[in-house]
Amino acid sequence: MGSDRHEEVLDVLGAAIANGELAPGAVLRSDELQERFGASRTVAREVVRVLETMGLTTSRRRVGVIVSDPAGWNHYDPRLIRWQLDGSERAGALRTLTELRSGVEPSAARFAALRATPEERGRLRALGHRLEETARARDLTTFLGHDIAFHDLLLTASGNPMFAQLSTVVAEVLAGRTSHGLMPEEPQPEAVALHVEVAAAVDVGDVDGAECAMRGIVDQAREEIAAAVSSNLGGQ
Amino acid sequence: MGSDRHEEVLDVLGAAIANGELAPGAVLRSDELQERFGASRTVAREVVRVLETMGLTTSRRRVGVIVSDPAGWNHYDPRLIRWQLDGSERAGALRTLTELRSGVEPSAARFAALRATPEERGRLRALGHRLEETARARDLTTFLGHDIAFHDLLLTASGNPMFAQLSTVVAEVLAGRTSHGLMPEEPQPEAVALHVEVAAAVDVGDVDGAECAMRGIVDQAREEIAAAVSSNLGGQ
DNA sequence: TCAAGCTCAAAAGTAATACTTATTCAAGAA
DNA sequence: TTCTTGAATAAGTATTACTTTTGAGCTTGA
Repeated sequence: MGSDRHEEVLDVLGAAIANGELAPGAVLRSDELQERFGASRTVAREVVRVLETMGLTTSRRRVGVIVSDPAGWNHYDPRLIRWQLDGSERAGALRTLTELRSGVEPSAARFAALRATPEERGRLRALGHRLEETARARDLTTFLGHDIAFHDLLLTASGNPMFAQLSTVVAEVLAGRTSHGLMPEEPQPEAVALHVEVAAAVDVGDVDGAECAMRGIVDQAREEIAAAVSSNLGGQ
Repeated sequence: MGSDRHEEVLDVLGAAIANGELAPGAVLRSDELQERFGASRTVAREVVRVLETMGLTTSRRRVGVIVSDPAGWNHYDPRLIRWQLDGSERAGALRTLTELRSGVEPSAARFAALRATPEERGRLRALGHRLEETARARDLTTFLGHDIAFHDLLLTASGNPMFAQLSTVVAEVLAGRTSHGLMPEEPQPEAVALHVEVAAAVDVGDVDGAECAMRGIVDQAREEIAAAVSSNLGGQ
């Protein structure tokens, strides 16, 4: 996707909208954008087109490009997620994504238990073991890496592309959580045990067991975050 | 969004990709697209740009526009969902969406119980009553309407934009289910009772109750679909 | 023979310009 | 006051020209 100007302009404009610097209802004119970014009409138009397909704006003749209400945005677009995570909306986005995760991952575990390939089941168990080891060794960074790999693999193994697509999102949440001090100093033994339990349940095709164990994981994560948020109030 | 040519070309091309008529790896050249659709370079370029942001294609200089692997598609894009539901991928898409729904809606119910406005709680109870009435009267079409409204309201009331955005998806699934004979002739009494239970739990802020009752609903839906699918095998 | 590097051409990216269409706003007539 | 009409405006569409990247084939030298 080697285009330069396009990507550049899109990033700036999109981020501005995603973080509310351009409030809903604000009107832009395309020639004004050309001037502001020193880009050609072609580039300006295509950027607007893209924003439009993401639901961030609508274009009306004789009026201009209107910033849409957040309710109409495509909140699952990877770009929009990134803009929010990188901007002032970070805290809210992280909360939103965590909630989504808490709903999706138990289901994903269930379907993974139903449909994962033998190879995937094996790798999942292996990752479970690695998590135990690195947790014991208190190697937080590699623990995080394996944690992300574990959830990624599980979502992919669910055989549902909509679940699989959320793996990048989950990775962001997990990484953002540790980098924001919303995580205990060392991995909780129970959480690790639950990961191993999920892997084992998936391995033997125990759908209810996998779903239940995964629910334990996300519930715990939810509690941790709630606790962390209430202690350092509004931890932006 | 009054553009004509653009939308038209996008729809045809996007649908072709979404339904596998243009296999991953297939290469298009933009001047070839211009010719094929009788559109200008501008339109062709913008269409390609949009497809690119949806993850359906990537463009490489000196090569052309390459159809991407489905794994890279943005499966939450409303357009893509529509193309799949309207095309040969309908059955698979419906399954995928139903699974997503089964994960998300119980969580949404939980957060709705936590955060719904008084007005929303009231409307939810009202919709519950309506569902009972129309079920008793065996008025299937208005029952469907209220059912959709119920789930839509609940997802919106969850206060999570990513949940709220799925309301259109849920509506498609519910509508598609009835129009495809994947639904019993008349609403099941238990399902109706569960809807009422969800509304009541949300009303009094019973998070666990709301989540649990909603899980009952989606589990039942899952079983119905599984049964229907296994009876008329591969019901495309 | 083979690998490194060069040249060329193909196709996307960018720019500029002219023309078309729809829509708002306002002026003027009923 | 309200409806009609028309002009102004900004997006939509089309065309053309120029730039940049890059894959492929060719040349050259080890």
